[in-house]
Amino acid sequence: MRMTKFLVRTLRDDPADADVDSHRLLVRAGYIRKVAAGVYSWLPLGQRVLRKVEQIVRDEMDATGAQELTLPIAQPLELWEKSGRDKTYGPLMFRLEDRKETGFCLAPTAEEVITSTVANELSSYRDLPMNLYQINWKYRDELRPRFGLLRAREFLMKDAYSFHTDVEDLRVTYKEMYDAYHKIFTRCGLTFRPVEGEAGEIGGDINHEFMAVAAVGEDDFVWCKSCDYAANVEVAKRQPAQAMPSENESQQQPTRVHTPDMPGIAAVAQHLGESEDVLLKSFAFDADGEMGLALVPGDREVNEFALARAIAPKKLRVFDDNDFAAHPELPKGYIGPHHPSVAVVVADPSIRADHPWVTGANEVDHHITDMWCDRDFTVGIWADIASIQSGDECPQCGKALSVDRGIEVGQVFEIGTKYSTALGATFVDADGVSHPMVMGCYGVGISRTVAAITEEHHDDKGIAWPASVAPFDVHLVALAGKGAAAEEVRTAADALYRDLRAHGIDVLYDDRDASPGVKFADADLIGIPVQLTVGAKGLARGVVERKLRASGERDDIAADGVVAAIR
RNA sequence: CGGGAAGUGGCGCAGUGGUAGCGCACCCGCUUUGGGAGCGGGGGGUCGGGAGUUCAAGUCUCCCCUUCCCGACCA
Repeated sequence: MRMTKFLVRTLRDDPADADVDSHRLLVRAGYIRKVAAGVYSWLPLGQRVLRKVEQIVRDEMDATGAQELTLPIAQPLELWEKSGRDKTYGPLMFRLEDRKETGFCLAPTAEEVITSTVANELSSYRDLPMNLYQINWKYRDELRPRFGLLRAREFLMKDAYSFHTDVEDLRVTYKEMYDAYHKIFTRCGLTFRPVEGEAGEIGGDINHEFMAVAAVGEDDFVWCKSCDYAANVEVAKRQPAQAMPSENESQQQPTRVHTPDMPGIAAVAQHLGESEDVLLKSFAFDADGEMGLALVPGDREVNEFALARAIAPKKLRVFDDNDFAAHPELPKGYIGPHHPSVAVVVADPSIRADHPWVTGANEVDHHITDMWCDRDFTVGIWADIASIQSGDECPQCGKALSVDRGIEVGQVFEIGTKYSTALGATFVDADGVSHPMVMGCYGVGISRTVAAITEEHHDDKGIAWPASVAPFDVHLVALAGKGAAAEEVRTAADALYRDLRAHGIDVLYDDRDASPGVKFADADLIGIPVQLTVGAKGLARGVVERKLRASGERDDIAADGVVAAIR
């Protein structure tokens, strides 16, 4: 493609409304343009990348035997009423009416339509299993679209739905999808981990979220760089804390100290000259009407999900301002675990440490030092309720864990029979008995993946696409100028352009009458993996110059051997 | 939906009541050509929208719309 004929306009300045790198660079380099909040046009460059990712997904889906189809984006609300999701999705759905005032929505996902389709088409166990997918635009009227393509209101998604006679059969497809996703995101050049999500309310549903590691991600997760362990922060574990019995109790008795106007861990630690991890954090909660405290070291947070599991079946309710007002004996910021009105004490095993604790005195502006676990306060329930931190030991391999943010680029989910029951997708088994089909669903955010790849593959000059998703294979820069060799350079570059294309290589050819600096800067910004420069200097030596965008490596290639060299 | 910020040419911005500007981009001419060139000339703006105050509104008042950030929310 000749740049003089190509719709690509790069911007020298960052767009004012973009503050994450992917958004900023994709706009600056001419891949996308914003049309409304969370709605983007994909310019030709962006379209090419979108198609590349889409094709990788299609390849890997087809390889598993899944079948592609296309489902409507405009969907009758009636279907959503059958599953009850018109209410649960609520304002998240874009809604519209036709001229007869029949309600429609723009598809946020397609369980209802596909299930209803399958209900009409399949009816025997002999038809199952079947896995159907589409690659299509989805719509969610997000409360707050942000971060460019990462949380858009219109986004391209691959959604697959599988139908089975039973859960065992579903698990086979689930594993196939899980493996296919590994291949997809590996081919896309992403650093990612599949993270086991929290079990559904019923407890049986399995799901994994594929998280691309990125500072701008919206979900925290824990992962090990040495093995494949990864988990949502809500369910993450670490090597069990050393439950050290407190045998070294000193003779030092608890001492009340004045800590005026210091309701925070950091201030108290500084005031006493102690480190934060010898302060005891007491986190007040209500468990079905009983007062409870959760104890973790001062440098950790309470994992509320773990705490809820620890006190089950009692229900957790974190203390709010009203609760504190109702319990003046537990002054916020100065709570200690030794108060008689506390019925439930849950502590992380790391509390049973070989040192005394500084705790709140249950009196405003006072703390107590030299509090020993078991001697000065007792614990009812021991549970891993302390938040995981970077550097904690991996529960699988013992190496250091990392807590990072991730972009959810894919998800595999066991649905069960919710939709097949609601929409009548049943099959007849070998004995002639009718059952609802068991379903799974599997999503890949394609437009979001483009953004995630950009987040991982860029530098201060611009994007550096992995070859698998780059809009072109080669960026050919002709430095013709108007000097004596101009015609020669132009002729050589034109010939190289034709030659590369004849060999099936996609080339973006900068044939513009622009200065070298502009062309180099644009090439780095656009981010095609291989840059070839044809200039008078090189031609005089019989070479064109090659630069690899990602590494910056440069070398010379004989002008007559370029195609062979870069294939 | 709460808190904050902002809407002026394609992009980035200045403009505190009196003739709408600057940089980049764009068009023409000349010069220049290995890391975002120089000079000269030129085109392009209902100043987000509406109502109001005023002799006079980009600027002041009110209402609305849009966009961005933080939070809440998020198969």
